This record gives sequence, C-alpha cells and structure tokens, in this order.
Amino acid sequence: MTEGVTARGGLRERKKKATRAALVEAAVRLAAEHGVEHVTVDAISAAAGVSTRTFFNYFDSRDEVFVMIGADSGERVRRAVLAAPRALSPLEALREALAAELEEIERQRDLWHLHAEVLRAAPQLLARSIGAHMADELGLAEALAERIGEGSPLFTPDRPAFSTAEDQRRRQEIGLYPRLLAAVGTTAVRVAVEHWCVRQGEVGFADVFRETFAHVASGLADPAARS
Amino acid sequence: MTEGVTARGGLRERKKKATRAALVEAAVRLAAEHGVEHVTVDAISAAAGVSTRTFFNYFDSRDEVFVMIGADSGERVRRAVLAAPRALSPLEALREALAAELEEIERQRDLWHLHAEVLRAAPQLLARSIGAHMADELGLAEALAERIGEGSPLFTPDRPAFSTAEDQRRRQEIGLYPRLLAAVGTTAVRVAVEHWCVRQGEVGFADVFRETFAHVASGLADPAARS
DNA sequence: GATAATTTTTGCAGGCTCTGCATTTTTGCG
DNA sequence: CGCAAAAATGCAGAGCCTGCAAAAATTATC
Repeated sequence: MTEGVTARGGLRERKKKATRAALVEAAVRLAAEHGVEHVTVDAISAAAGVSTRTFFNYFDSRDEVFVMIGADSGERVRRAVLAAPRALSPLEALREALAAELEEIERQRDLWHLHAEVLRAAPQLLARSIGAHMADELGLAEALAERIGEGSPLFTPDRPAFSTAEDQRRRQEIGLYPRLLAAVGTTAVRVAVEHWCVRQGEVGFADVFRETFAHVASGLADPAARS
Repeated sequence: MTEGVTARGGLRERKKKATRAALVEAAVRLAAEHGVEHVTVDAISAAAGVSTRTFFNYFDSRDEVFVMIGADSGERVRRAVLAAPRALSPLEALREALAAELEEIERQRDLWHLHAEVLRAAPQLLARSIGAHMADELGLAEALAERIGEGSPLFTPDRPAFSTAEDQRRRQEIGLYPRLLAAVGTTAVRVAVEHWCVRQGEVGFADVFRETFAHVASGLADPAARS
C-alpha cells in the first residue's frame, strides 16, 4: 500500500484511511475510463485489493464512493464561520469561510478535477452529491445561528452527519435566516463551480467565486439595469 | 379503473395516466404506512394492479415514484417567468412565478402533505427529489436568460428534461447571473417549504415565502443589525 | 363487425446492489 | 507467545433493474 507519512494514530487507523482512499481512487479512475455506469463494485474492490463485501463496510452504497470527496470540509467551514472576525457580516463571514475551504480543495487539484469530470457526466450522482452536502447544510446553519447569536449554543464541531430522527428536532431550533444563509451559500458555491467548469480556462475560479457572491450580496439585482 | 371525466385524448392515453397515478398513490400510501424502506416494487405494483415489470415501464427507478410529484411544474414556472410584466425585476418575476406555482400545488393539499411527510422521513429520497428539481433549474435559467434579453432565444417551453450530452452544450450558452438566479430561487423555495413544514401551524406558508424572498432581495443582510 | 397494425403489458432470465451472519485473518497489547 | 478486539471475508438471500420475446389490449382500416 501507499506509505502513510503521517504517523498519527495506530496502524489500524492508518490502514483504514488507506483502504478508503484506495477505494475512492480506484472508483474514480475506473469511472473516468469506462464511464460511471459500467463500473461495478466488484471491479472497484478488485482494483483496490479488497473483497466486495469489504467495500460495503466502508460505503453505504456504490454511489457514495463517487461523492465522498472532501468529507471533512463541512467541519472546517463551520469552524471558520465561528472564528471569523466579528466585523464581518454573516454573509461575508460565510463567504470567507467557503473561499478558504475551496482554496484548500484546489490544492488537491488532480484528483478533484477527475472527480468533477466524473460527476459532470453523471447527473444522477451529482444529485446525490448535492444530497450529501445537504447534511452539512444543517450543521452550517447551526454554526451561523450561533455566530449571529440566535438561540442557544448547540453547536458541537464534530458530529455524525446524518441522523434523521435527530435532525427533525434540531431543525426546529434554527431560524429561517441562518438556514437560508447556509442554503444559499452552498448553492452559490455549486453554481460558481459549475459555471467555472463549463468555462474552464477562460477565467480563474476566484473571480467567478467573487462575482457570484457579489450578485448574492446585491440581492440578485439585475446587472443589466445599471442606474 | 377510475372513470376519467376529461375525455381528452384516446383511451390509451387516459389509461396510462391512470396507471401512473395509481402507482404513485399506492407507493405514497404504502410508504406512509410502513415506512419508505419497507415498500418493495412488488408491493407497489400489486397494490396498483399491474405487474412488477410494468412498474419499470413507468419509472426508471423505485425511488422515482416517490419524487415524481409536480412533474410539470417546471414548464409552468418557465412560462410564467416569460409572461411576467416587464416592470418587474428578474428576481421579482421569478418570485411571482414561483408563488403562483406553489398556490397551484396547495390546491392538491392532501396528496402533497402525505408526500411531504414521506420525504421528510427519507433524507435519501429528499436528495433525489432535489436532484429532480435540478433538471428544471437549467431550463429555468434559460427562461430567465431570455427574459433578461441575454443571448439568443433558445427557449422552447416543452422539452425533455434530462439529456446529459445536450445539457453540456446548453450550459455554455447561459451566463452566470441567470443560472445563479434560478438556483437561488429554487433553493429559497426549498428552504421556505422546509421551514414551514417544521413550524407547521404556527405561520402561513405565504408569509414564510415572502419573508424568505425578502431576505434574498436584501442581499441576505443581517436582520439583527438594524441601522 | 372482423382483421391488421401498433402499443402496452407481462413473464422470465440474469446481472448488480446491498445486508446479515458466521468464520477467518489481522492488529493491539500484556 | 497468546489473548481479545477489530476488520476482512465468504456466503446466502432479498431486492432492484434491464433486455427480450410472447401475449393481451387498443386503435386503425376495410
């Protein structure tokens, strides 16, 4: 296997991370070559050197292996939102937190580009990817609510992502504004990424990102109607 | 079968609509009773009085039957956007178009409430539902682009929703602003609906909807910082 | 009204996804 | 080394989904 430079945690933990990464990489590589639909769990598992059954010990479904990139993005963004200078408005704080995270992702350019290509050719998976992000959305809304000072500090940085029954209760505690902020923020990121993917090469991502948030901050005023 | 009062189209066409509706209703009813996960395609088909194989002639996947409500919403919204008075800003035009469609949906209250309950208990399906709406998003962006006057009039009201290869090309024709507008608009609707579901009974949906779009129009300014 | 053409339904075979359970292998530790 | 915990594996089985060809239903035509 690949040699883990980071010796954090026991060998057991490192091996699990390695296996997971191997599965993701094998899956994305195979998908880029043969098309997502023609990649079976058997093939992914074989390429990663584990049994088919083991695959399902790591991922709940076949599709999940294609969308599980940046699994810990959510937590970093939440922390950044809470740590942002209080001089920033909520929207600005969110913008900066997301911008920082996107720079982080840019650093793993290659794998991410391959991933983006795979997802772009598979709208069905893109949908599920959005769904995965939606788990983050609720946590992000909580972080924003706490930053704004609304409600009690029920935020705990690392928390299981999905828990239907629990979510229900948590949703009730959060106001409309923080939730809208979180939702629109992630939506803006998605649109920026999509738009940038389409115009790849023409413009830098940072520019697209800034422009997108400028539109949002202006209340989506008609850019054609300059007065 | 149920007697179609509307005699439009041949018997064949009416029967297909009836079968589809029967499948949806059976699915939702069974899901509300036993939980989505425990409803098999066999059970749905049996309850609707058709074979299992026939189910898959109507829906591409088991999940689709749970999210296929308001399938023609997208087209109506697009038409409304194009028909809106030119005095309205793009965001206002979109808001009014969506508001009208939501009123329309409210009219089929019962089935929709059951549906909402089923989806709320199944985040995985909610994700797919969002995905289904995303197909509309692109078409909505086109309609908005045309209304704004940007680019050529490539909008044709009724068009197949999904066509991966084709989408690619269409995306390139649309600017960032219309796409962002479409995405944020549908996101705002989603947040409004979710928030309203959680606070059911406390407030009317129309109020939540107005408040949500007011936030968006204000550029998501901090409502706590009144100056 | 009977027959032909078209569409829809259906059964069936088969592959893939995913789960539970028992077993084997690996790892952590004294 | 030997023992306990954790992970990987094999296997059986349910369920999802897709071609394909035969059967049934609807529409068109005479």
